[in-house]
Amino acid sequence: MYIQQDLLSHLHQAFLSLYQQAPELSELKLQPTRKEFEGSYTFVTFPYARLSKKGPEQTGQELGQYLKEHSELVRDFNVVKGFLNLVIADGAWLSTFQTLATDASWGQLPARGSKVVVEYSSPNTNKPLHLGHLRNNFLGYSVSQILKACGYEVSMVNLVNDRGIHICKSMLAYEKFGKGETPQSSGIKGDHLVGKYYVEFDRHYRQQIEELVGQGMDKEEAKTKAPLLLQAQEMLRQWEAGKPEVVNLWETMNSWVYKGFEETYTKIGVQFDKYYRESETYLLGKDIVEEGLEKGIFFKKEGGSVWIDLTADGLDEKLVLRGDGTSVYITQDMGTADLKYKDFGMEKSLVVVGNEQDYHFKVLFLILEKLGRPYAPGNYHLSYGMVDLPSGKMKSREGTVVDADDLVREMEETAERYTRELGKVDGMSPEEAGKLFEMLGLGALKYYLLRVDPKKRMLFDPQESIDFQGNTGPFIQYTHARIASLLRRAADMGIGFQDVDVSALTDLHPSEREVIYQLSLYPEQIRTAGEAYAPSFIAQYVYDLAKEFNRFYTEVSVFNAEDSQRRDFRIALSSAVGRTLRHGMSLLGIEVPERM
RNA sequence: GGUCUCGUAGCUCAGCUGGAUAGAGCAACUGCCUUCUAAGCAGUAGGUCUUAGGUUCGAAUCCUAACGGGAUCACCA
Repeated sequence: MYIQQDLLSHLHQAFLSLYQQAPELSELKLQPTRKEFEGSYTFVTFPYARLSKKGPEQTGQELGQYLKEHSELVRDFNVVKGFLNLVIADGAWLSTFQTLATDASWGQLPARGSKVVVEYSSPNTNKPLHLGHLRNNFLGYSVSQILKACGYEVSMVNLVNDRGIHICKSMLAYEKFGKGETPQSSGIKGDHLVGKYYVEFDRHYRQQIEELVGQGMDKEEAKTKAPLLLQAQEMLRQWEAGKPEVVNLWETMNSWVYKGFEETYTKIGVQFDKYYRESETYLLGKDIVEEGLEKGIFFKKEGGSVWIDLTADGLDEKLVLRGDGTSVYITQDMGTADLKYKDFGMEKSLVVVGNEQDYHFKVLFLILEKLGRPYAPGNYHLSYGMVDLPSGKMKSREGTVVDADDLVREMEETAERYTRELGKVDGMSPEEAGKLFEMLGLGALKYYLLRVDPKKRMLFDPQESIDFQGNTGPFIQYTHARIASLLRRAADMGIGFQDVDVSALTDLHPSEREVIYQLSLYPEQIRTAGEAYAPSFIAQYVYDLAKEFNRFYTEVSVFNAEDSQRRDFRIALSSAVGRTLRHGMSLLGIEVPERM
């Protein structure tokens, strides 16, 4: 970080001094030197040959020479074609390390005085969470942590979809077939119990359709005429009218689901600062429709329905209020957007929602912009891709949905089996061992889901997800445990590693240099990850750092170093890596063990 | 059909604000535990970056088209 800045400004100087003109400082870029060449940073001179009026090669030579003479950071340089490779003095690496190792706010960028609201999870209360929700939850939580590290003030909110026809389906099936069953009486977790009746509804509903078709009715018509569906729709009307029996049942079943969700959230380590419930927000937004009509942004069609014409923006005409005056999805989303702004006054507002709703949010944000909402420029749809299984898409009707609770439990079981096989639990208390299995199982799962670019659809391969080797969560956790072990030994020997003094050292082992280089990248990585809303950047970084450390660990010995200064430096270096791994993993919502 | 999106090693993914001989992990093969945790490290093999054009000193990266996957286009949510 600090080395790069220095190099760039010297480079700028070099241009001025050699060629009397220079590109903007912000235009100058360095890239990491490829492994096969000597050096740490590379400057590409091709684009500047025109400016220097020399060949790229000669430009590189001249710039390199200037840097070597004027910057004490540059020990040497070489030029290959148009690539100027800069070799950094070990002293510069050492002081870089000194700076970052003693930085009390390492991993925390300066406060920006800016608020961000991240909405994620947003489940329906008619069935339990599945694999797709896990990607959503892990992403939302992780992005929130990353934005906090970027200096934003972040609030996490959950907009629970707790009303609507789908809930009524579960309610109706429960009423008909439930026989008064409760989570207590059945021993089934609340959200799963309600989900069971949602499935039950679907089963009977399809039976009815078949019967109707058997009686000669058209299939499409049968779908809308099946008695169960009509009853569910009636139930929804009764709910909206506030019919006590219906509302009571709704409250009871919802409370089961909430309790079940709470359990899952606690288990997977996500939290929310505020819950919004659709049952409380679904009427919002109608006043905005009025406002839009007055402003001439919306228009009415015969029948009274309200629309917006977005054809000029390359989109379609979009309905914003039904002819009977009832809301559609986007109506209440407009209302909720206003509500969030009223509650938080945020500068940025993210919603973590799957990419099947890309169009919806494109429209919504455009409408809010046309309405002149002050928060409109800060709206962002963090759109993530679907999670596929090796067998293809998850299909609830085919029973291929991977249940979140089941999956988490299986991951922990696998972690336990594997850990016991390796004999890693010897000397651990049952509590410590249990905690470890949880960390490893969840760590593997979270890392697996966060490792890939959020925007892309991804494959969940159960076999691969429980892999604990290579680019996985447990690999990084293992590296941390190794470091913790080193630090325990150092502490036993009474060696301090909080205040580093590297002044006695003048040279570095290549693997030490690489580790410092990797460490120095961290703040920039956090910034980039925050700008891209991409935990995958952090996952990749943490992996690279762990990998680099493991190489260092096998190539040199910490406790058999040639002298105590070198030994203490290596301990401090290990400590800094451990700290960075722990911090980076925390940005992914992953805990890291002291031993494993 | 319109719009959006993806296509990189056998598999899963990086790289994509243009730069050197395209990188990891898994799977396969070969080495390394009497020294700090081998859930580790080193190495071998594996690629016409879907295809065809274009822009450029330079393209996996940018543009266009084709092919192939996916999403979306309801007075559903």
